Amino acid sequence: MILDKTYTPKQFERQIYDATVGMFYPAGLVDRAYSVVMPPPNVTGSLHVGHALTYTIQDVLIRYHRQNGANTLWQPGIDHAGIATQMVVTRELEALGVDAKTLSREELIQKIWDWKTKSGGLIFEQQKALGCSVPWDLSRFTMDDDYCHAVRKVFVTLYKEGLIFKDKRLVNWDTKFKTAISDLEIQNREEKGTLWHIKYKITDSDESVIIATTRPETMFGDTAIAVHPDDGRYSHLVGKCAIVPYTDRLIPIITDDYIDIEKGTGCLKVTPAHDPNDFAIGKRHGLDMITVIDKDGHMSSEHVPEFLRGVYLKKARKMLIEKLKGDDFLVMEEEIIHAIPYGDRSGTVIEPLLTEQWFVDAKTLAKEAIEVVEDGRIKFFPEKWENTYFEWMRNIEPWCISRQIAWGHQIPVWYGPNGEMFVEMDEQSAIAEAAKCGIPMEDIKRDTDVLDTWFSSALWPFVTLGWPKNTEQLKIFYPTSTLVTGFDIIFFWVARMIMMSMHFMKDVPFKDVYIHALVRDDKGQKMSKSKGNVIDPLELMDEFGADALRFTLVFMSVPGRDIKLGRDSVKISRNFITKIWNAARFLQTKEVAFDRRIGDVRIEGKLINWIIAKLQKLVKKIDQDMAEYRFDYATRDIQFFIRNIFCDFFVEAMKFQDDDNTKSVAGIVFAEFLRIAHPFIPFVTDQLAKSLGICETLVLKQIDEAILEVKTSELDEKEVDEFVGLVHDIRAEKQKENTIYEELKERLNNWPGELQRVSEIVR
RNA sequence: GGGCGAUUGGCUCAGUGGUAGAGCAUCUCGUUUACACCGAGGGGGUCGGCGGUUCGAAUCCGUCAUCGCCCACCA
Repeated sequence: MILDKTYTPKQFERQIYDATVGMFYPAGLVDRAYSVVMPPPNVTGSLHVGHALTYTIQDVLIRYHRQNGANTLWQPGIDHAGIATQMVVTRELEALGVDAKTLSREELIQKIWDWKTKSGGLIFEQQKALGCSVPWDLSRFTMDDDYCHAVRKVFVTLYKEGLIFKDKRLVNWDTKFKTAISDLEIQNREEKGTLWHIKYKITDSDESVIIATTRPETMFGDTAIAVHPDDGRYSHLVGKCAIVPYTDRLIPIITDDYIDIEKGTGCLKVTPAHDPNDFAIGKRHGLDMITVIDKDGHMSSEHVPEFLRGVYLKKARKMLIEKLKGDDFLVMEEEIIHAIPYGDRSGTVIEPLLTEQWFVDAKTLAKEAIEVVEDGRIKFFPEKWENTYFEWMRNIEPWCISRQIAWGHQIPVWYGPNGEMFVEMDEQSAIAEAAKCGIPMEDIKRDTDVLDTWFSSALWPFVTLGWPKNTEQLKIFYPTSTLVTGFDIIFFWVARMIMMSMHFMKDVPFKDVYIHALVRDDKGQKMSKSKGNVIDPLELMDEFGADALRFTLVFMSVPGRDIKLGRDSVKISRNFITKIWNAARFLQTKEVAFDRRIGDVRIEGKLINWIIAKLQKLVKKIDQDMAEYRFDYATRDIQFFIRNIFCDFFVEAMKFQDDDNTKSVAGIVFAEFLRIAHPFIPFVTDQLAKSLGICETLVLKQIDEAILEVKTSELDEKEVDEFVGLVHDIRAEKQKENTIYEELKERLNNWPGELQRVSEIVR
C-alpha cells in the first residue's frame, strides 16, 4: 500500500483498534505474567485529560510487557461511585421534574440502575479511541452480583474478627446529603470568621467568665467550661457553675490540661456533641453529650431556647448574635482566619455530629500494610510518596464506612425488635439466625445504611480476579504488577487496597505503585469547569490524533512535576509522528525490503555497523527506562533515535549508499523501531507496519533476539560519529563564511573508505 | 503548626560532581532522492539569593526568599 503524503489519524484509528484489541498469546505459551488493574472510573465519568494520562501510561506498560513476551491482563471495570452517582441521578430526575425525596429507596435505586444501563460506560468508547488495549469482556462493575457477594463476605468476616464495629461517635456529617462521610472526604478551607467573646454568669456570684467561640449556636450543647489547672485567673471559680445564657442549665467549671492558657480567654466552652476536642474532654470527665443540631442542620433540642428551635444553623447563629448583643452577653467580636471543613462532594459545611455508625479498625489493618512498604514488597515510584503513605498510615484513625444514602452496598446487618443484631451473608441466614432466637422473619429489619464506595474499591485487585473463588486468573495474575494512579488517591484507595489485600489475600495487591502527575492547563492552573480552562482530550485527539496526545502526555511525565498541557505541545508531537510517517515514505520510494531478517544481511560497512549499534543501544535504554517507569526518558530516546540518528544521518546517507544490503538493514532497523515505538504510538506504527508489509500488527511482535546478538564494530561506530561531527562543523563554518570551511570540506571529501561517497551530504 | 515539591535561555522543560542542553519562539540560509506538520546554522542563560564542602557545584550540605501541594483539633 502506497502511503499518502500526510497521514490523517481519523481514517484508520478505529479500524486498527478493532483489529488489535484483545490479542493475547495462546494459553500455555508464556509463563511470565504482567497485570494492571485499571482504577475503575466512576459510572458517571467521561474521559477527562487526567484519565487520558493514566490510561495512556497503563496502556504503554501493558503493550510494552505484552511485546516483551508476558501474558498480560489489564483488568477493566467501573465503580458505582455512591454519593457522586446518586447526586448526578438526583439532579437528572430534578430536571425531569421528579423530586428524588418523594421516591422510596427501592424506586430511587431502580432509577439509578436505569440510568447506569443507559449512560454508564460511555467512557469505554472514549478509552477505545485513546487506544487502550483492554480485554473489555472481562469488565467488572462494583455492583455486580459476584462483587456484592465478595463485599458482604469481607464485611461479615471483618465483623466476626472484631475489625468492624458499630459505635456512637462524633462523625463528619454532611447536612446536604444527610450522611456521614469519612475524614478524607472533607476539605478544610481557610476563611475569614469571627471569634465571639461571650459572657457566662457564675451562679451565686456577681462574677462571670468569658469564653471565645466561633460557633456560638452550639452553646446550648455546652456541658462544662474548662480552664487550665495552672491558670490562676480562674482557680477560684473551679468547682462552681456557670449558667448557659437563655437557659437555666448550670454547667460546671472544670480543669483540663488540654486547655491553652494563651488561646482565647483561657476558658473553653465544652460542647462534646459538636466538637471533636470537646468530645475527648467530655469522655475524660464523664460529661453529658447534648446534641442541639439535627441531621438537616437545624437547631433542635429541648435545650435550645424557644426562639431558635427549628431554625437553620446559619440563620440561628445570626439571630443568636443579635440577641446576645442586645442582652449584653456579647463582650467582643474579633476577626480571625480559621479553617472550615467542607464536604468535597456537597460543598456544604460539615458538622461534627454524634451518631451511630460502622467503623473499620484501620489501625490494626494498617500494621501489615506499613510493613510491606517498609520492607520493599511494595515500591512507590517516585519513591518520595512512600513518606506520604507512612505519615498517614502511622496516624490512621478508625474509618467510618457507613453512609446514609441509597446507592451502594447495603450493609449486611439485620436487627431484631429488641436490638438483636445479625451480621450475615444474606437474608436467608439472617432469618435463620433470628429464628434461633425466636424472632419471626417479619420482625427483623435490615440496616438501611450502605458502605463507603471506597470500601468496595479497596477489594478491587482481588475481587475482579474472582475472589473469593480460587480462579485461574487469581493464580496467574495476583499479585498484580503495577498500580498506576494519582497522588490524590493514595489514602482513599491505594492504602486501603493494601490493607484489605494483606488481610484477605495474605499478599500484596501489587508490587509497584506508579504515581503520576496532575495535568494542568498550559499556564499551570488546575483545570476546573468554573475556570473554563478544561482541555477536552477528545477534541485534541480529533485534531491531532490519539497517538499525538498519548505521546505528549507520556513525554511530559517527569517524576515530581505536574504536566502543563497546551494545544501546542500536542501539535509538536503530531509533527514528530508525521516525521516517522515521512521516513517510512522515503523507505518506500527506495523500495526497501521489509521481509528480511538480521540473519539475511551482511553486517559489514561503517554505516551498517553504526546504525545497528545505535539500535541495540536504543533497545537497552528503553528497557532500562521502562523498568524505572521513566516514560519521559523513553519517549525522548525514541525521538532522538528517529530524528537525529535515523533521519538526519542514516536516511540522508542512504541517498548516496543504497545497495541492497544497506536497504535491507534500513528495513530491519525501521521495522524494529516501529516495534519499540508502538506502545507509545500504537495507531500510526501499526498502520505503517501494515502498509509497509512488515506485519499485520505490532501488538504481539517481540524483538528478534538475533539483532541484539550482532557483534558490531566499535571502531566503525566511532568513525561515523566523527564523520557526523565533521559534517556539522563544516555546515557551521560555511554559514559563518570562515576560511577554515574549505579546509574541513577538503578533509570530508578525502575521507578514506566507503564514507567518502556519503561526503556529498554536504553541498 | 508540621511535611513535601518547584525555582535552569522569551516560553515549556531535560540535566544529581568534571568544559551549560532540547523543543517552541526569534534571526540567517535553504525547496536537493521522504518530510515546510521540513532541513542546515546562529544569537540568547553568572542554572532564585547567600554561605559551606570539594582540585572542581546547576548537581552535595546549610540558610533565606518566592510559588505550589499535602497533613493537622486549636477556642
